Amino acid sequence: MKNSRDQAAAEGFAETMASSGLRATPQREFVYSVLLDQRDHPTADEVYARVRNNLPTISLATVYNCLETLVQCNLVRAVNFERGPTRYCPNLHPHAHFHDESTGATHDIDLPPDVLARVKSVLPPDYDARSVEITFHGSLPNKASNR
Amino acid sequence: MKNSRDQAAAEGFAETMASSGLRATPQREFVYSVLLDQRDHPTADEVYARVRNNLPTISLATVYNCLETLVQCNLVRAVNFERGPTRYCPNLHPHAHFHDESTGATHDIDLPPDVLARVKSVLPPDYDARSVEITFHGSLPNKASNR
DNA sequence: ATAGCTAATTGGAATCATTCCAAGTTCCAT
DNA sequence: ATGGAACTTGGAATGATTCCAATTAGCTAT
Repeated sequence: MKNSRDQAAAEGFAETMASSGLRATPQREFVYSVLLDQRDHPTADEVYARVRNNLPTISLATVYNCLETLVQCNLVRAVNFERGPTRYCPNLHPHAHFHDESTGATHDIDLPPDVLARVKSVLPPDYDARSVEITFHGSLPNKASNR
Repeated sequence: MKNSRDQAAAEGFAETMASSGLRATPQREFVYSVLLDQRDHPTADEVYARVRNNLPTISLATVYNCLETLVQCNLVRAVNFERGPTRYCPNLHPHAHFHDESTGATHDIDLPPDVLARVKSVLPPDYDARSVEITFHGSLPNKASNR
């Protein structure tokens, strides 16, 4: 854990697990800390590779299980682009994703409440939306104007 | 083809294909007409089942090929929810999708230009978005007040 | 019409992410 | 300590999609 934000998140971890009747196992903790450490929306495979630095014997199945658990507990969000592998994101603020098609990188875009409200306003009144997903596809000019 | 809208779409079909240097094969035509006929966002498997009523010998691989071709030609859009099978949609107007989690049904939600503009406005100025995807997940009250 | 060429279709094998399963391990509560 | 539930593990199974090599169909120029 690197900074105070992650520290706080990590401290809450055991309690969050407990409050769902779940155990704060080493596997779950490392998977979570890997996500907090490097917020580049890794896939399950990438998480697997990173966690093995600390837990060399963890299995891929367990990584999937842990990620699923973290999603259930609302500690991380699962993100999908087309049919690519699911990516994981510990950013819990309302945000959109920008998928850079030239690099494959994913960037979080903060969503102001008024924009979110405006988007939800397009729904007919009886449509009950539990969540909205907003994804941009495009590219970032490769700092061409970098002088 | 059932109505004038589809008729118009169908008439343009051969030309659209030709202008991309592609052939308007029976397989492609039937796949396209199946999508126009019943706009319920079918999966490739569902399209396969429907097309076989008219072309009993078509293969699933061809259905995939045709769908891909239609997407390339901008005649249909591919739609994904989480990691479920890709669904196909002949609605070319800017619209969002509402995914009803109780029934599995998908509904198109028209997106007024100002909402689209407002959403795009959350991007930093150097982010070049080629497309935006907006997806709602929720449910519709089962016409409880249907008297 | 016809030969030749390229595009398109086909069935089946292969791929890839993910889930399932059955067996072993860990952790707590008695 | 012990029994049981929660977890983890490796490997098999699944499901959607893509790949591939072998036909087949559709133009184009003769």
